[in-house]
Amino acid sequence: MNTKYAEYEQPSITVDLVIFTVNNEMLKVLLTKRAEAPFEGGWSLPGGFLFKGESLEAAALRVLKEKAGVPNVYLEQLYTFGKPNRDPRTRVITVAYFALIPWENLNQPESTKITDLKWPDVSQAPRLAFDHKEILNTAVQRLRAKMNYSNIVYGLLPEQFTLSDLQKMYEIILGSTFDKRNFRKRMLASGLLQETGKKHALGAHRPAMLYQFKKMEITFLN
Amino acid sequence: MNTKYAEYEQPSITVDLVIFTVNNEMLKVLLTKRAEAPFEGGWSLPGGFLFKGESLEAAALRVLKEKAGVPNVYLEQLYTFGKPNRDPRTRVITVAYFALIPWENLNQPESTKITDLKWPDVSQAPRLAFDHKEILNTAVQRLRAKMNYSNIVYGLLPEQFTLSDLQKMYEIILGSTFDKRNFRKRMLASGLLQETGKKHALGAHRPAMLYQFKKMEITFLN
DNA sequence: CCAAAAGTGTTATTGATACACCCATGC
DNA sequence: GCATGGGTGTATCAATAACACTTTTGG
Repeated sequence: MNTKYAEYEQPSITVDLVIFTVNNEMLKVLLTKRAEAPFEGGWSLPGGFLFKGESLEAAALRVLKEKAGVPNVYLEQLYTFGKPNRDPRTRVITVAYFALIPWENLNQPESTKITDLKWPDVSQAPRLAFDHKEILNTAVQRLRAKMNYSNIVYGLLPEQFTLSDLQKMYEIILGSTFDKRNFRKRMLASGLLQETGKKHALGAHRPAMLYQFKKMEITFLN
Repeated sequence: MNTKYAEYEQPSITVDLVIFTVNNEMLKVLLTKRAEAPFEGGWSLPGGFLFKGESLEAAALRVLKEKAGVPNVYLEQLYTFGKPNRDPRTRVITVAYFALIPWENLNQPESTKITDLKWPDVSQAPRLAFDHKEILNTAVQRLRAKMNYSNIVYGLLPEQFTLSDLQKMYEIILGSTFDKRNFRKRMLASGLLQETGKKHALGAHRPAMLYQFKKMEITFLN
């Protein structure tokens, strides 16, 4: 078995990123306006072709830096999409990743040619090029699932946050509300949080205790 | 952005399959002996190059039929492995799938050139070619995780089975034992099983009721 | 009657849910 | 002093875990 036969596919490979953030009480996803055909002028997930000798993860981090200006984020391989005609030009297989970035950490992207970026609410994303809507849906599903059995929310919060911030994240992403007392009990019982001793005062009300996640990898709860 | 630049990778694509079955109280995985370089004579996961115009899933099903002689099984995309030097010949990206087959359903593979197949216990698999050990480990992890929150065990059992068969599957795969009464209570309470009314008599003991899964997709419990 | 696997209920513990008021601060 | 969000406890219910004996069959 080798590649000398013409019958074997040698497709181009892209990585496409579903980059989430939360701002203004909504889950947002980064989209780029396409400068070239196909789907010129349409919106798509940020992505790029895999370079020679580049690992998939390195390509994902490269795109992340180009488009979101952030190298250090939660990044996870999502799924590989490879239907033969998903790109009208030629065979292109894409390895999709999803990333989480706290809104506060977003920077201007370094790339100059990408001027058209936007962060729509996930629920109001426009039509997307290729099969990117399917990729987006897959990512949203995965994010929601992981909220329930991991501390992945870590990737969306700043270093320090209040329990109200944390609860709001869950409510925004899962689209449901929680009882404040039960929520706090559960979070504190998980053992993943630690008090910082600092208090956060903003606005005309009682200042809230700031917490941070203990330094550890993503953990699966239950 | 297109493929006219030499800097973009156009790798060969393979699909590799982690095909599990349970027999003789052990979780087994299908391996093939490599007939060609690299790693000639060594063991690897069954796999094959992606054909022109073929979808990834179609390629996975093709390999499944060639190597395990079975087209109808539980099949799920696992992960895509693409480190630049994972294949010593050239850049090869592999999309790994994992499959579950009830031991009873296994047939002789159609392929004639593949004479060297074996089904070692997962815990006693030999050294594997490429990064296949990593792929295998990833698959085992995923299988174990899914046992806990889905009815994926469906893929390893024959149409009809006893509650003891079911419990044994869980115990073999998860490597732990369960209390019989609690296990049966949980399974029956899940609502996914139905009695067939038939009884299974084999050996000198009381015959057991046969159950089957209700016709439905893979379901996530809890 | 013996060996082997099937089948069955109750209690204790743990985790999840429902629910309402006082506190600290800025203006 | 009032508006705003922060912070707290208890009672009920549901799910899980621990635990041992009787039943049916073949030989």
